Amino acid sequence: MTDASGAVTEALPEAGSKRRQIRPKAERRQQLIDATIRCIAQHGLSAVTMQMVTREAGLSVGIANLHFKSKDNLLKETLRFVAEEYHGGQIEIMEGGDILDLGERLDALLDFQLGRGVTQRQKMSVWFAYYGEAGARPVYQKIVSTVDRLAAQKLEALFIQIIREGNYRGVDARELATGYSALIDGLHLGLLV
Amino acid sequence: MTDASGAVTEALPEAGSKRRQIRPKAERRQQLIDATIRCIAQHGLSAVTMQMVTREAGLSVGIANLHFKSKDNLLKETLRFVAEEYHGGQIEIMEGGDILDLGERLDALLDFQLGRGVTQRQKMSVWFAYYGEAGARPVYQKIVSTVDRLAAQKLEALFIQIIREGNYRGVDARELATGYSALIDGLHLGLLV
DNA sequence: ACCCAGAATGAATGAATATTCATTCTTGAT
DNA sequence: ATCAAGAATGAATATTCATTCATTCTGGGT
Repeated sequence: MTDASGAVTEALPEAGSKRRQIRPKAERRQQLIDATIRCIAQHGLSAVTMQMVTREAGLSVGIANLHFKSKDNLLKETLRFVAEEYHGGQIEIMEGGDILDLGERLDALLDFQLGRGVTQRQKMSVWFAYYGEAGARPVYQKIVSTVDRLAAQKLEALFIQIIREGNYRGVDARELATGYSALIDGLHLGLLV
Repeated sequence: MTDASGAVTEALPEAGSKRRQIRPKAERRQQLIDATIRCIAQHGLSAVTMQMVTREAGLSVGIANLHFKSKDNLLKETLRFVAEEYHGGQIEIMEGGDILDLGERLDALLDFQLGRGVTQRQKMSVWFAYYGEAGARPVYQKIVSTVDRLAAQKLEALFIQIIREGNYRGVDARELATGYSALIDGLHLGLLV
């Protein structure tokens, strides 16, 4: 997560500014990833072109191949970014020491997963665009499932704690975690239509 | 729903058969839609080409533009087919008179939504591939949401019946339907990864 | 046996697009 | 001031792909 705010903004070519700017590699990479996210959300994964992305980023066409070696790679890195940001955020809430009350922690998780504005929506578009391709691209599956599995474990751990603390009976933490995740995913899907 | 079995098979070029076959328009259309479903599931929506689809169908390149006027149209019709088949199946179960017991009806619904094999999986791929593009393509949104809304209404009606029959208190049928749908969608998503 | 409407074909076309790379520009070091 | 390293540019290239259409073929009607 390079951008502390996590916001997807940028792409304001500043009217008259034609002066070539030289910036560190990491910054340009992030700039391009952000532009890619916006493009996917707006035009759909299959309509995204290099021209579109670089234009959205306010840069020249060649630059994407300079920093990412190919379009495929740019898309892959974009997915990785979104996946890590989303799941990273969840994991932080679940294992962060700053919230000790379990109920509050669950609230914070829900808030993170369902709250926030346009930015979140854009990222959800990206998320599902990749899901649509996942069946065909093992690389995508790997990125998503790796990060997914970890989050699922943390979630299960949280439910185990909750079950223990509340002394609930006959509840399987793993099933609960699976169901909870599915419900959240389904709600996200609903938000897109 | 043209194909009674709902199966997505075909595409066996029959080794030596080079003889040109003339078939009615409707049959060819279905043949191409089925091939499109398989291609999307296998290669992802963004990688699907006309060559790929017609080859999968065992036909020549020109034929897709003969029966559907464009690639866009073929994809649109494919989505329409999958959407109508899926939701049509649900609606049939929910309002069909052949099952009178409400519990059984709910079981049948679950079975329809989660059961079945590869075919179902292929169609789910298609389903989510389009979801990924829906944000950018109003046409897709319209197809999906039209058919979705109807199914949601029927589902709500089913829950209303169940709530009344069981005399359950403090349960809102609409919320229940929304949650149920989201859960099913989320589980489907999980099956893809 | 013959015909022909229209179904099917696939080579050819042209538009779109990823990628390359020779060149230009910027910045920080000397 | 000058320079070198390397960041950035965008015209040119090569490829891929949707779409067209002149031609071929099929099968039912006569």
